[in-house]
Amino acid sequence: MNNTTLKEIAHQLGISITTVSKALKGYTDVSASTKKAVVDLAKKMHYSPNSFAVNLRTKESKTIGLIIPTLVHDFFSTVIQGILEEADKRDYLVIILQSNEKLEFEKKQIDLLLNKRVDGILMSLSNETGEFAHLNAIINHETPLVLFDKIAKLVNCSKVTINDRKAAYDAVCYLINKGYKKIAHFRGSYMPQNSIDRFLGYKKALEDNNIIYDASLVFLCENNNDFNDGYENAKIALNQYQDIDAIFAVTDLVAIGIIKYCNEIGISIPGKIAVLGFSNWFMSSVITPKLSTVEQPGFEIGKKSAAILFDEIHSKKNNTSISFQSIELPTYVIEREST
Amino acid sequence: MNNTTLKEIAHQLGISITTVSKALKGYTDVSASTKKAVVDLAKKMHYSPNSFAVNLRTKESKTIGLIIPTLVHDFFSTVIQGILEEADKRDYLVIILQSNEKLEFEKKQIDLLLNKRVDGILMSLSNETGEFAHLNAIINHETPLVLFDKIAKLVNCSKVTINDRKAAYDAVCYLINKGYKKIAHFRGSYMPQNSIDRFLGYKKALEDNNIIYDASLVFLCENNNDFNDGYENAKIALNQYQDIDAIFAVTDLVAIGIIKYCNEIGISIPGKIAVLGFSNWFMSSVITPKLSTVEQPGFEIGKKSAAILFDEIHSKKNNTSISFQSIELPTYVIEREST
DNA sequence: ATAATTTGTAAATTCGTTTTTAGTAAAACA
DNA sequence: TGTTTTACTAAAAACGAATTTACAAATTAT
Repeated sequence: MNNTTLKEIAHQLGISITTVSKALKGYTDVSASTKKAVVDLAKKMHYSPNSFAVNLRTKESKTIGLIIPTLVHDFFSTVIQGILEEADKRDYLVIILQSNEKLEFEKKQIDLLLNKRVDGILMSLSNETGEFAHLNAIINHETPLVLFDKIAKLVNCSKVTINDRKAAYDAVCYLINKGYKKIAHFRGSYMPQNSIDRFLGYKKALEDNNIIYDASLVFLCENNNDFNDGYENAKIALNQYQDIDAIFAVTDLVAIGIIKYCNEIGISIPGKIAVLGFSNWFMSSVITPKLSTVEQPGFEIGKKSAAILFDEIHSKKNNTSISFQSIELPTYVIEREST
Repeated sequence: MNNTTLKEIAHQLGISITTVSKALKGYTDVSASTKKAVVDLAKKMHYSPNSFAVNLRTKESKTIGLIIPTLVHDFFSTVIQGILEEADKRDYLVIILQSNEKLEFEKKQIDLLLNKRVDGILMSLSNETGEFAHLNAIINHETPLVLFDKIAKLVNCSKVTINDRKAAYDAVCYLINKGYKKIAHFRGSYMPQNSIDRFLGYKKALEDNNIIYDASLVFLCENNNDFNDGYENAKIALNQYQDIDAIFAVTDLVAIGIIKYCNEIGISIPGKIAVLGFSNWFMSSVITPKLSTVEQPGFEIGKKSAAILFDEIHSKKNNTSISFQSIELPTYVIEREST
């Protein structure tokens, strides 16, 4: 067990704790010989500062918290990798918690992190989150907060997102330019703004291209945009309207549900119908046919969010002022086989 | 900012810090009236104990560390969910780090966690890990350690795994019972024991069923069992041996590479050739044809590993003796469409 | 009525570091 | 020679909670 303390080293060398501490931290007011003796003994005894004591003294833990809806998710796990890379650079550790898309859990996890006194918090909100008192509590606590992907516009903090509306707009324009005329949309639920924005982008793209928006071609995914949402809605949509020639899905998983249904029923993609996803999950690149989709740069979102958070932590420490940023990372359509 | 301290409460009530502390912690030697006054004021002032001070005093952080090869991985992210569920139950937080399959990083992450003085460590080893000094360092440090999935038999600690050899044996027996005769194996590299065990299970199953083992039907996946390993090896194998009627892949991703190649080249699955995966990734259930595979219970592995770790942490705290466990969780073949 | 016990509270120590303040010696200056 | 720097080291005071010890006052027992 590593129980070496400054006191122990000081005792063995017959000098004061102060001198040991200063010698190890490179203060100039320790003689070279003393310093050498201290450093040598410290190494020999495998001294490592007690982080609990350091935390207490410095009032910082060199740890940040991350709350996401779920971990088993291509996008979020990629985001985490970006965050971990930035954290690693700056010698910070990351505590990860899930909200499971529940507001109640989200609140609980925030409390845990605040009580743990993490130096900052990164969050992507749950789909249920429609009130923001718990987020404002973080801000009132003077703990830096950065929201990404699923954010709350009304909360006064930095945010990192893509422009869902523009991304969807571009995606649907791409379909229109490819010649598709009757484009359905399998939309996400009414709760996260992202779903709404993607829907609005879809609608706007139609209007700007003189295609009359038809609300009956919009189908709602009720189970948090899962595979079955795609599969079941495809069944309904394609039975009801034989002439739909393209579907823009709110996310890849939904799109894969559509592909699955079409494959089973023998509807050719993209021959009879085109399918366009959103997010670029790994599995989209290996499914048959390979899914065309919108690239959502998870890794960069993670990196950027973390970088901003660390900047804010740093500014807070140095009492320099910060201004909150709202970053929108670029997206683009990846053309594969399904369109 | 939550700066309420015991001192502050004591000052406002004109009593001692001790009394405040005891009142809040339910000691019996505080009068009911004093206790009420303290509890009320503490609530009013949003008092929350400074975790840094508590850590220092109690010498524990209520935090554990987790090191895995990679996060963007169905199996590992599922394991994490199991770990988080157990941690949540016991009010522990989890710091997650990746080794990126590199021994060098693995060592570094261990140092970080040890210096952070986490109460325990959970690990799945990188594929490069062939020496164990860094793991023994954890043990010498008297930090409880539990290995899961990719373990080192020689390290003296608790372990949670599946029986890869038996799982592979059962899987290949299943294929043989289905009538397949010429069964190839796309094996993992020589490094993690799991690959070796799956290979040995494959070999044993053949021998026990009077099928002569043919080393030329075993193909090595060199890129950490990724999609291309499956795709490229399928190209080679199926061109070389037209009469292979089944392939047992070391993992689902490899199997999906095989499926992809077959789909492209027009080889029917399971008509011409059967494919069996390993791990039961989500995407296996949505690919066409749906992949038959071996269920590897990630969630339970995570839960069990964490449960054992918390037990060991608890025993250490109470100075009760512990005996290391080696748990093997059951697996079974999931029959879908590819066999 | 006096000693023994209980009850409630306070003071002091500890955890291990960091940092401010103090203090002693040697060296430099006038 | 005496004063001021400089160079080094030590002491002390935080940080905030937990805990051991101490000590009054109030009960109870004898």
